[in-house]
Amino acid sequence: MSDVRRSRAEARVHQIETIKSTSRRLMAKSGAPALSLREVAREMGLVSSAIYRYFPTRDDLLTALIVDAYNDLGASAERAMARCVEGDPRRRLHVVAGSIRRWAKRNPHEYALIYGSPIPGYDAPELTIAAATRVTLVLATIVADAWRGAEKGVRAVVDVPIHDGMLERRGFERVMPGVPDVTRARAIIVWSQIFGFVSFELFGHYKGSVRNTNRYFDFVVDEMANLVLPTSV
Amino acid sequence: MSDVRRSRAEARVHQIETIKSTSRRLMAKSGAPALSLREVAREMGLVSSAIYRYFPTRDDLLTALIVDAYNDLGASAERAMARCVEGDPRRRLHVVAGSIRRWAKRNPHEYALIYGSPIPGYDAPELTIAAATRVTLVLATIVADAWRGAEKGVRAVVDVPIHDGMLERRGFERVMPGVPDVTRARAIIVWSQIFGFVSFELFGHYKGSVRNTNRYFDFVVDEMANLVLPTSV
DNA sequence: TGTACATCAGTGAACGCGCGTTCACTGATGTAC
DNA sequence: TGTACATCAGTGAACGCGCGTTCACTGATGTAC
Repeated sequence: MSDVRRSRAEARVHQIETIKSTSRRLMAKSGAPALSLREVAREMGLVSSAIYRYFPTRDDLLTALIVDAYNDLGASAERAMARCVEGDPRRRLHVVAGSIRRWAKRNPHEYALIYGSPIPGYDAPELTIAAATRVTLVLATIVADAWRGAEKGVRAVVDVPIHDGMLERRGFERVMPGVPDVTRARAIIVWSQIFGFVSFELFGHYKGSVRNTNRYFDFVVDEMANLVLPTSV
Repeated sequence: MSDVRRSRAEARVHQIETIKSTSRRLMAKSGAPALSLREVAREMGLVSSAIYRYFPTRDDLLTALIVDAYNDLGASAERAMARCVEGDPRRRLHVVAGSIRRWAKRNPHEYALIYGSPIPGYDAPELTIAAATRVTLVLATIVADAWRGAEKGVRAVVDVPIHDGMLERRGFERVMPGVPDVTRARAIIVWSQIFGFVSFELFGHYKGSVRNTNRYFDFVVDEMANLVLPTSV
């Protein structure tokens, strides 16, 4: 692999990939805030200044890692979604939520990078937003599809009036058309709950109250399904 | 204040307080991972090694800050709870949840210290657990009181069987006696949801979907109340 | 197909900085008799 | 109440380390004619 003849452009892409994967490996040891360009270079057998041929600054490397993490998580949710049919929205929610949780447990430091405390002194640029949206879009699609597939006249279990200015209307009209306002608002609860659960589990806050986290996660997802899926009655 | 004559013991307590409050101030600038003993000493007009008279190591200072943060948050939830009567559990939940959220917005870096990503290379010792439990105890008490106050025969809105080994029974029997299993499990959802909300709000994940976070928070707490409070019918 | 020049990856030395922790010390405060 | 000794807060110098970033350089790869 490593002594293959490559064009300059190919070699460049390859080095960028190596820098990022080395960074990911180092992050797994001591976390994102401690990630150091010099250590990455050392690991790769390069002199520290060589990294600057590829990333003009440490923040740019972090940004690339963040975008990659969002995309990786998003892609894994999309794949999970693709593996199950539209007809059973409850199962879909379980499968997708499970894939999010599994990704987080497989990549705890990348999860912390995007859903943990912001790194001091670092501002995420706008371009991370598109990548961040992918996973939420998958969740929204499950709800939207479920309501599209439901019979006319079906209503949310408990309806309550939703104030006009509470949510950003624009996005919701596009992503969840025809879904009642209250269910849109509850979809955000579901989203927060999934990531709240994963954070609590990963960061150790369930110690002492939840014993079987797998079973408990199933329970939580079921409750969340009850909150946003149309009842068949 | 500062040139008052003090006994050695008083002076010691005072210096420890000053070190911690200086650390909190510095954390607010650049976050916990970047907190440095030398900078704390510099801010206090001391030589860096002087700090070691009070904290044998940087980790011990961090531990003290973590314990303080948990206690401060716990105390503020307890005070909020004390300000409202037992008769109206929904209002109680709103008041306490609001106090948690307000504390987090007032002390974002201390919040990140205890509910954000764990600090790499630092293990929280056992003694943080008792302090961490205070705020959750307040939430549990609201639910327990509501069920004790409810008429006999009231059931959770939607009952589902709960597997025996899912939760750690011991704590729940003591803290929420007489509350149905399914409601105990849902109480953990409520707890996760409140902190999930606060984390998402603080770390910027609601940008683009929630416009009025105050109103949305009220909505979320109402939904959570529906989940765990006995219905009066 | 061959040559001349431009591009670019990687080097090595340096700048200026900050960190946690140790240690022998001085001098003030507290304690036992 | 006074003295002798122990305790302890704070000093200042040092150890050994790591960091991000810049810059002039060498030598290999690519491109235009």
